[in-house]
Amino acid sequence: MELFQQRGYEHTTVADIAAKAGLTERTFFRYFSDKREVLFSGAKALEKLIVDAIASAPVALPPFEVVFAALKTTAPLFESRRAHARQRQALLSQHAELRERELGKLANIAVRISESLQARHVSAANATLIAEAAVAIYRSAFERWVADTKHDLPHHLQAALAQLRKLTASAKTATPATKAARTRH
Amino acid sequence: MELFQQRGYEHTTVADIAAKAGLTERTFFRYFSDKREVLFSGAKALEKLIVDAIASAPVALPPFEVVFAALKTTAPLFESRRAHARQRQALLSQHAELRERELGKLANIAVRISESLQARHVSAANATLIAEAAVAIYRSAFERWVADTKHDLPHHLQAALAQLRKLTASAKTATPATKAARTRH
DNA sequence: CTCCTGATGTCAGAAACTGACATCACATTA
DNA sequence: TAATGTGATGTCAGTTTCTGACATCAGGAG
Repeated sequence: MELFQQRGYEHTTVADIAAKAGLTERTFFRYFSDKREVLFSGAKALEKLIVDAIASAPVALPPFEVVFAALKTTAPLFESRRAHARQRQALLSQHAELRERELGKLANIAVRISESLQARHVSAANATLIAEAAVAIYRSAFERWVADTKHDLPHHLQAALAQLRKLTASAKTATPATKAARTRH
Repeated sequence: MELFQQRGYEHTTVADIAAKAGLTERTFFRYFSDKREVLFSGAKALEKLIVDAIASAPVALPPFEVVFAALKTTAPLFESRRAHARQRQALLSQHAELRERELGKLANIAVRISESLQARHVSAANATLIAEAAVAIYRSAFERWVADTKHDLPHHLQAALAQLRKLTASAKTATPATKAARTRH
């Protein structure tokens, strides 16, 4: 991250990173399949946290609540690392290849969530939909958390969920393609 | 696509593609910024179709309806190319780097949709949420369309929308974290 | 006919990545 | 203790992607 800050992502070569870490380029590629991967080492842990939380949730809880609660358990992962998260987000915003990788990781988490729900006897169709909605909420909340020092991640998760509920509720009323713009402004 | 079918994506070098097209590798990179991009030449047209459809929709129509109608206008783009679409999907499913690029393109379309909605005086928060939901629907519908020869793309779009409505409707009832699993199975 | 422009080719080179093999530290076990 | 095996790292050569600089060439405008 230091190197990326100094020289920018693309002007930092893998050889540079390896040298700074006291290693060889070859060794770098044994730890990270990609140059990009060096910025996604936490993805595995995040995924595990969520999947485990879903697996150990009470069976009676509705699926959406289960997933949402699982998202909240990830807060400690970032709690003390908001500065780092902000730097990372800045990098992502500047480099399409990093954004693509991020999308890939999130998509992967979505399928894991979906699988976990199906293990709880949620239908495949509902599971993927819930999983995708959950990831959308998480993305939105995380983005706002990075920028807003006043509230914590769970707060923003709650807010994003409320927003989604409001939108989907009004989408329901718009069913027969009439009834002018209630979702406006 | 021929080359990819024969040798596989990764064993097809850009030099191969260029040679087959009667060009130089250098020229290839003047048309496509990436090796990956050769499989995404249609993204620009798809985006334009959707954005234009949104821009020219009646002002009275609710935003979600506008976007959904815009998605339907893209059907002719693929109408006669289901075989090609299937081959492409197979490639995507086998190569993470291609899937990532696809996610990037779709995310980009989502922000374009959101911008188009905001130009129609939809709030930023609602616009991004609607855009993301729309892309989710599109992805799901497209996937099923590729596999199911019996129905056309608009049919699958309609089905995906119905499914989302059903899910969000029941999500609404689950607000106070009680009321056992109604969304199950 | 000349000049301009846009598309293409040629070339050299940086950087990302991979496979094969060597080496070294360390632990197990005879 | 010495032999042996294992896992991590280094070394090296090579392929592929991608870029910048410059040359060439064809066709249109004047």
